[in-house]
Amino acid sequence: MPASQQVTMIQDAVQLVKGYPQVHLTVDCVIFGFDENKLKVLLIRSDLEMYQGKWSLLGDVVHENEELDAAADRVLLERTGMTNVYLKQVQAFSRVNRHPGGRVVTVAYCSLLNIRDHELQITDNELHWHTVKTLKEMAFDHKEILDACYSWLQKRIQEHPLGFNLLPEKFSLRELQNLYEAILNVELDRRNFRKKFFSMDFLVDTGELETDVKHRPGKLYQFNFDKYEKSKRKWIGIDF
Amino acid sequence: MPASQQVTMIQDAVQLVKGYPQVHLTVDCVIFGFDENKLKVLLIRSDLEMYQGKWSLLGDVVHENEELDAAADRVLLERTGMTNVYLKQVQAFSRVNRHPGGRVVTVAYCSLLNIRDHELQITDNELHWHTVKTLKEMAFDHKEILDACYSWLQKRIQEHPLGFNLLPEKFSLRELQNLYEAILNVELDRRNFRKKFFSMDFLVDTGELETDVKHRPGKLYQFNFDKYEKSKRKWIGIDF
DNA sequence: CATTTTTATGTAAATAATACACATTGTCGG
DNA sequence: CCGACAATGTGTATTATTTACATAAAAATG
Repeated sequence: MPASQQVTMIQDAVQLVKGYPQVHLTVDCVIFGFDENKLKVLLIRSDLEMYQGKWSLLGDVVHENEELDAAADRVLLERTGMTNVYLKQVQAFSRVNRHPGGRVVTVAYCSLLNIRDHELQITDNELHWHTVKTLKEMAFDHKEILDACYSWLQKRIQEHPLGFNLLPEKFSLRELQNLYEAILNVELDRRNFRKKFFSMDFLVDTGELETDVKHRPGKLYQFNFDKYEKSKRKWIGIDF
Repeated sequence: MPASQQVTMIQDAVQLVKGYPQVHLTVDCVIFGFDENKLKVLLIRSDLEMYQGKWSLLGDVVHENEELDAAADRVLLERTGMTNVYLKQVQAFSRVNRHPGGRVVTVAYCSLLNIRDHELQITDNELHWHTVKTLKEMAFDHKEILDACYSWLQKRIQEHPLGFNLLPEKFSLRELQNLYEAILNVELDRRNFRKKFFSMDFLVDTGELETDVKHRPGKLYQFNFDKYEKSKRKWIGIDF
C-alpha cells in the first residue's frame, strides 16, 4: 500500500474520531490495608466544597497520553509515595450525575498494601486509614465504588494469593487467619485453616518466630510466589 | 445551607471539571452464541478503511448523557434488534494508540445469546457469527478484547449459571455438556456431569423429549433461575 | 427384529472438607 | 522457681464431594 494512501486513511480515521462526543475520565483507587485485625482503606477529604467533610477515594483525571493502569499507578505514587503496589482494574462507573461538575466517568482500581511497612509520608488532605466496616457516607459515589471493590476483594482473596500483599513479608499463621476472617467476615477453624494452607505448600517456614507478642510466639512464614506461579493449576469445577 | 451558596458550589465544581482533559469513550460488545457445538461470536466488517477486511466487535461511542450499560444495550439493540440479553461489563481498554483516529478508551461488555431463537434480522456490515476458536486477526485491539472476554466467560460459566443464556429455553443434558466442553475446551465425563447438575437441583424436567434427532431422544430440561436466586449460597472456601 | 447409537443410572475408591481434643511452649505473677 | 494462663502446634474420625468406571434401557435404522 502506498504511503500516501495510508496517510489518507489515518486522516479519515482522525476525522471520524473528531466527531465523537467526549467525556472526562478519571481513575479512583481503593487502597486497602490491614491493621489491628481490621481491613482499612486509605481516604482523603474531598477537595470539593460540595462534599466538605466527606471522605473520598484517591483519584485523578487520566492524562492525555496515559493508560488507565498508568494513571492509577501515578495516583498511588503521588498520594503515598509508593510504587510496586498490587493494583488491579475492577470496574468503570458511569452514572450520568455521579459528579456534580459534569459528566465524569471513572475507572476503579483496587490496591493492596502493607500498612506497617509503608508509613505514610504525605498526609495532604488528611490522608489516612479508615476502618472499612464502620465507614458510612462518602463523597460522590465513592461508597458504591468501595463496596464493589470490597466484594471484589472478598471473592478474589479466596481464589488468588493476594492477601499476602496486606501482610508483612514474614507473618504468622494467626495473622493470616485474622486477615481472612476480617475480610470475609467469618470465623474459621484454626486447625483446618492451617491444614489448608500447608497442603497448598506455598508457605515457607523462615525459622524465625514472632517477637513483641505477650504469649508463646508463632512461627513466621513467607509466601512463595514463584512456586505458586509455576504450579498454577487450571482447575475445572462447575459450582454455583 | 442557602440555595445561593449551593449554586456557587456547583458552579465551582463545573469550573473544575471543565479544566479536565477529555477522551473519546466507546463500548464494545463481545456477543457470544453457541451453535453446531461451537462457541461463536458476532462480528461485523470494520467500517474503517484502514482495517478493511478485518473483523470488528460491535461497538459505538457512548452518548453524552448515557451510562455505559445503556450504551452497550443500545449497541446490542441497534445491531441485532434484541433486548433483554445477558450483558455484563468486563473491562476497560485504554492503550493510547489502540485507535488510529486518536485517543479512544473503550469499555468491553460480554453478552450471551441463543442463536437459534434469535435469527439475525439486520445484517449490515456483513454482521454474522464466527467460530471463536479459529478467529485470527481482528481490527483495532479487538482480538485482545475478545480474548479477555473469552477468559472471563470461561471463569464465569463455572461459577454462575449463565451458560443457559446460550441455549434454547429447553435443552438436553447433552447440549449442556457440549456447551461446557466447547467453552472450557475440555472433555467431561457424562455421568459425573449429569450427577453434578442434578445434585444442584436447579434443572426442571419438562417431561418433553428432544425432536429431530436421529437416535434415542434425551429429556429436555429448563433451568430454574428463581430457585437459584433464592438459594444462592455464600460459600467460603480458600483455594488457589 | 436384530443392530446401532445414545440416553440413563449406579457403585466403589480416592480425595477433600469438617468437627473436634490434647499436648506443647512460651509469658506472667507470686 | 513454679504454677496458672494463653496461645501455638498437631492428629484423627466423620462426612461430603469428586473421580473413575460398567451396564441396562430406549429409540432409530435397516
